[in-house]
Amino acid sequence: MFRTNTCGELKITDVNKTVTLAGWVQTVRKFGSITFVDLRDRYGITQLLLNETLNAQLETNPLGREFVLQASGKVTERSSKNVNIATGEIEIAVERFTILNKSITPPFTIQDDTDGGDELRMKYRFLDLRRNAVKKNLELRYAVGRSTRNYLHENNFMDIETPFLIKSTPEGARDFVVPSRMNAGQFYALPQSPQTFKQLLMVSGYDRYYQIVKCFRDEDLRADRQPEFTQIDCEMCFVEQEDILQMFEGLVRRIFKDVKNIDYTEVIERMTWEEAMWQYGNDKPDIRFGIKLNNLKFPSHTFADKENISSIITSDFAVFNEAETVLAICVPNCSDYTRKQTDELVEWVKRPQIGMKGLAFIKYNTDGTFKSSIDKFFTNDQLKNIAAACHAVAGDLILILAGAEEKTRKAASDLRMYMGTTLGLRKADDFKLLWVLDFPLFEYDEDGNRWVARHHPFTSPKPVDINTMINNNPAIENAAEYLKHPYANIKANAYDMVLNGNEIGGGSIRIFQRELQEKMFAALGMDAEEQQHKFGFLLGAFEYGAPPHGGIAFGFDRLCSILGGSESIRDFIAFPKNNSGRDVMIDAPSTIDEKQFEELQIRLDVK
RNA sequence: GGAGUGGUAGUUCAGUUGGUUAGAAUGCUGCCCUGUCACGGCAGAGGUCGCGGGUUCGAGUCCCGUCCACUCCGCCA
Repeated sequence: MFRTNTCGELKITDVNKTVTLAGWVQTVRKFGSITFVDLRDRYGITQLLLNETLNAQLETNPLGREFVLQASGKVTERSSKNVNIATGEIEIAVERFTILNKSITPPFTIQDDTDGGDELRMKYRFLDLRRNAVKKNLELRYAVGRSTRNYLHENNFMDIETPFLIKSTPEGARDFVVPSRMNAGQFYALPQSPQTFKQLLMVSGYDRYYQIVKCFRDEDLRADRQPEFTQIDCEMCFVEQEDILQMFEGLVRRIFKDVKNIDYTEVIERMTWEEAMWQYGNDKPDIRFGIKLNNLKFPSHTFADKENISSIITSDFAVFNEAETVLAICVPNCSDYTRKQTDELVEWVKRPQIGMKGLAFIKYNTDGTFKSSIDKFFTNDQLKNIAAACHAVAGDLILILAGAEEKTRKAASDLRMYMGTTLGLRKADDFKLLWVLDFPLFEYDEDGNRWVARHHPFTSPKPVDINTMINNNPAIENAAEYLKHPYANIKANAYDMVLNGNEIGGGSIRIFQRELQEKMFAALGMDAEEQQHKFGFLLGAFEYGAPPHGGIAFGFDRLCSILGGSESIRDFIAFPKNNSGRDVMIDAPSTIDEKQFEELQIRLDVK
């Protein structure tokens, strides 16, 4: 037996027990003839005391950081205690120890506040994983997984594995492809999600399916996007949208309780996509704070009060007059911003990532007066009316952006988020869930002058829109006026769950009739032959009694990182890839042997 | 595909207007130290300033190119 106890469990009540511990040397503190060693394992740190006799042994075999050590001795009460660690009241009076293995000096310190940079930590990830800071993220991930499995199991969901070597369908994200040796010239694709398989499982009658499963997308990466990532993938049959929303509100509440000990009992807010876009400029709004967008001009979409608001910004100010959209946000208690501060905001929106030409502001001073960067063009009464339209009160700072609709809306949303962060309104330990509903079924693809599925091609339209879809030609005659095409207004039975401004899950009620699915594929520009080639198996299955069904998938890594209070998902994945999709520890991807190419009958022609 | 920021000791960083021997902290090594727990004290070693080219009497510093990392836009049904 290597050890009788772990390094995290011995307490004052264990004094006088004879124990054996095994672990890694965290630090060595030498005081002449006695030496303290902090021994670390997964469970904690226990102090070892090496007396004069054993100290002599260290002369010939000195200990270094990260040596693997086995030590036996008696648990004793410390004469000076350390209240900062769980085992701080005791130490082990070591009687004998064995160096099980040596370590060369690690390239960075194995501490919570390590001196290692990201690149180095990733190269030596096996050392980085020894750090408490990363370990607790993986523990949180494990807890979220367990909570999920428990909840879904209790609700009759069945975990069924689906294949990783599947068929490439170049809709949506780019596929990772895998050559088939036994079928020369042919390729598998790694799944972007188990979408079609879980639908087939519904046809098979496994009415509640789930899987915590790896998915693969060959697209550019971000702090919160990895080429391989994990989803909580779920599907149910004989359900309507409301059933799914209820079931998975339950899941998220359970996770909050199990993992964070938070009773999320409040009603989970819901808003339509349309509302989200016009109130927050974004389909995944952070509703922990207000600062909603106010439309100061005729919006091109239907929206409340447009008649009343439109006259407010009438003046000689060409920027507003010529802009497609004018949006304002009202930032509370910031009317005292200095010239320097407002200038910084102007520069902020002019950055290439935002790309606005400028930013107008109105200070609604606490004494009720107005001071504005557009004083020249607007009377005091007009400023007052604009302020009223923005629901501003004295002390507020109104920020106004003008320009092309989509760009301005995105900029206003970014500015809102920036102000929210600046003002400390986005606290990591404050959680607010939201359902965004009624997404458009189609999105216009400018390059192809065609419709693409906003969610995916298996999403069903709202029942009231089915006839619109069936009875209209999907062809877009006038590209400039695509918004007037009947398809532009078709809404989907699709829903996203949003947590603190992050999309954590999304799903839909699916199409389950062959005819409607064919119509959907046709709307996306697929002729009958192509449909058969790509999705013949699904269309065929729909003819054998496919039940109504729908589902949802949660981004597991992202959910864990948000619960852990981090922007990046990388430290919630044991072995993540870097920005370029490389694993710098094992150095992948890499070239392969000539023999492998021969077996695959593939010749390289790198451009 | 595009934009921004960065690359200097093992590590994290500083380095002024282009000017003598490129610094700090930490880590590492050695010596001292019986109650530390971020131990302390003394001494020491440690540098292809990412790489290539250019300007200059002289480049860590300026210019061009390139590679790498991070963040963002595009992309991510």
